[in-house]
Amino acid sequence: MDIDRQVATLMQGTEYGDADLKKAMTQELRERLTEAQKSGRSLRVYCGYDPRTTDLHLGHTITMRKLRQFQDLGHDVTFLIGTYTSLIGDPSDKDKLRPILTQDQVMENARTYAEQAFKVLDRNKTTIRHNHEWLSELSFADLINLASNFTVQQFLTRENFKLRFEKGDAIFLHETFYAIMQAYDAFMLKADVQVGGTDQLFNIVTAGRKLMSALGARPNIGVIMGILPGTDGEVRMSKSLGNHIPLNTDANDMYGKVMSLPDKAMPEFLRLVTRWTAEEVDEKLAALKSESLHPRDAKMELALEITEIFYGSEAAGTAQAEFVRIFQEGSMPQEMPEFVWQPEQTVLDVLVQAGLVASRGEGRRLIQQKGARLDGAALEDPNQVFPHGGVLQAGKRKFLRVVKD
RNA sequence: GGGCAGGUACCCAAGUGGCCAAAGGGGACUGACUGUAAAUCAGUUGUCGUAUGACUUCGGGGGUUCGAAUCCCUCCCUGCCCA
Repeated sequence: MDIDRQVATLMQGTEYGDADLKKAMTQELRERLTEAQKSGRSLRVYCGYDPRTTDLHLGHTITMRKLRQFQDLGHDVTFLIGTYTSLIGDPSDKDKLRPILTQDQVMENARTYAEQAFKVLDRNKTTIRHNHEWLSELSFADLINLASNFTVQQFLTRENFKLRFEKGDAIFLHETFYAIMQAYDAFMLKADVQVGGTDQLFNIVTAGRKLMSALGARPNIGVIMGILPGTDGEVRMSKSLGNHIPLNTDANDMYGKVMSLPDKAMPEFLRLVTRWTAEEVDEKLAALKSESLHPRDAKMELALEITEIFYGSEAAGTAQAEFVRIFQEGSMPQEMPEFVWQPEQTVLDVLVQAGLVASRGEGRRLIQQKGARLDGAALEDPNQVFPHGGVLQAGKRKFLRVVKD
């Protein structure tokens, strides 16, 4: 692949919030790629992760996808686990008291985190490092020395801090250490390129580059990834907002959730979570625009691609067939969980005990809204004894085969 | 150390004694429609109950009151100002 096409793919999906910065980073990346090619070395690329959750969703995989692209082009990728930083906690979304994790818990989380990451990354080409290796060695004097490269004003230019400062929200002093620690990581890893989300713009570009040059190293290039919207297509994907697509689900669910995306969210998903090159993505977008590609078909390709990444092509294919069967042909899924019902149980009992609804109130609502069907016929009375075995459907997508004892 | 302003349900955010299980928005769920679980429109969204209703919820604890998210005390947390 020639350099221009490499740059196009590597910069795909990036978001700097500033055209000049993007231009500068693109330019530097091109130069360093060229240089590396000439001297026959590969670039050192890394991204840091805080294993404070083990329940990853698609949004978490954006940077991993980017790392994978670098890997596929023959570069050295380091998956850095913030074992030290996560002991302190990520300041950017502090709204809950986060329990302090022990070193053991962090290591355990890191293991499951990495396990999921290897659905995207090439395990054999990935180096895993932990930043306690060097951060725990720093003395207070070292910290002072590092911190002396920064001013408070510089931190106040960071939007995250600026907004909170203006709004009167808390900005803790240790939050500034976070940027310094991350910058030090980049220095220790002698990074050519650091990948991160837009919330890391300051840490990577401002703090990282400044500290690296102050310590006599060559500043890293920031590859800042855009934000993936959630299933609502508006707000960033996040578990607490309930609009996420979890990785630990099943192929059918993942396929269906991708299909539920609003059409307008497709460009972001194409760019941020698929294995497609910049060229391929552009082709699809152009086809959509000219209406030679039907949005539904484009979304089906997208859903198949994403499901395939995490569950393999066989399971993804089955998920697609199921989707077509249920939603396009309106028939039943081939496989569904079974529930053995006891003679005395009411319709409501079965709904609740089979886990189709979270509470009895929710079950009643569902029935009231004619969302509960047995063999296609809407159930009317929540308290009637469950009439007969068959396929119980809750809403459009939850199916259950109810059988007699 | 002192003064002031805050801490509300999944998220944001109204509410300053009863009409508050708590406005509004977002998210989520259901229905109609469809190209799909899109868009649009309508409904629902603490738990238990057929229901009058009961119970739990507005940072924690304690109190005043027939009655508190709302008033008082105390503790914890956040911001601003002063020292």
